[in-house]
Amino acid sequence: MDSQRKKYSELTDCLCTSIRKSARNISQIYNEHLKQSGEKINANQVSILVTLSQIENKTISELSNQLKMERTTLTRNLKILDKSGWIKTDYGSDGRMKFSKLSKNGKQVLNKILPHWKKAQSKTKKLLGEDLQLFQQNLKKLTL
Amino acid sequence: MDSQRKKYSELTDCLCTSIRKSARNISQIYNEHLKQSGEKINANQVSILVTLSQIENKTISELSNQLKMERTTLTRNLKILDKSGWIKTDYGSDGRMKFSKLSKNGKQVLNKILPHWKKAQSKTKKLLGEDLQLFQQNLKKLTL
DNA sequence: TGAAATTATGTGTATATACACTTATTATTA
DNA sequence: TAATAATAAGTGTATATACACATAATTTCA
Repeated sequence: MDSQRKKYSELTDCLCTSIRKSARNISQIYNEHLKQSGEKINANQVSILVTLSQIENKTISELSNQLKMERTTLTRNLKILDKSGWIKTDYGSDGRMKFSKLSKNGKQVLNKILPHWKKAQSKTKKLLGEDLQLFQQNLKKLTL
Repeated sequence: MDSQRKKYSELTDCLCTSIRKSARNISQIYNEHLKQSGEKINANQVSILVTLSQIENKTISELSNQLKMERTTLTRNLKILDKSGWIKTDYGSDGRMKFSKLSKNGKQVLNKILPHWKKAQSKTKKLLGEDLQLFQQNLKKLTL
């Protein structure tokens, strides 16, 4: 039985577990602050809107690559953003493709949540202290 | 319009976005390897089983604190683990409390997935290189 | 040019997540 | 001790996630 416990002890140091745990915790911090804006929006939705604000007219596939989010997950997330009126969809000459972009309301909501996002970001940075830069670099390594 | 873009540029450097992105990506790596075990189990479920293996007879609330997972989320995750036969539930003298622990099948499945988990863990460690230790410490800072 | 391959996206299903609210049990205290 | 507070867990609802499979449009090439 002790050998059993020895085996499991390896599993207790799981990077996936740690990262998921952090993601849950940090998401809650951001969401609490976003709630203060009065807008019914969460951190994940902000991520997608911001990505759309960078380069307009992305296809869903391009967007899903950039966000490292499964395409079909993104499809469903975009549907909710569309329902909220924060994005618009265009169709190009290739009938298979759909292009999403920020709507006027989408831009407005980003402006509105900005100060609350800043507080969450600042709070998170404080947790990391001087290791911030290196931590961000390491996160990037995990999404290649 | 340029001032608009300037505002959004702050949002592009979001820690929450980066962490969630990494969590998605790393989860997929682990899940792909776990799939090779032939067991229908994922990284999140392994996390919970491992946590249960450490200290038996945890209440749901205690477990949810340790995992930084919303209690009601955990309730639903435990239900699935129970359905799969990997955990058992006990009831104490206090009728409000429920205690979960690993079942024999749960221990077996951890043994079975161990080599595949090791491959995923090793692959992830390689991505981080020499920054591994510091990265793990920083993740811990984000779950206090 | 028309069949087959490729590409882009959507749907069915299952699990993960969390907030608001509810239920059930125990503890407190007037 | 009976009313009230506190505690532990569950449910309703909505969003997030991803795999397997399906659909629709375009491209390729025989």
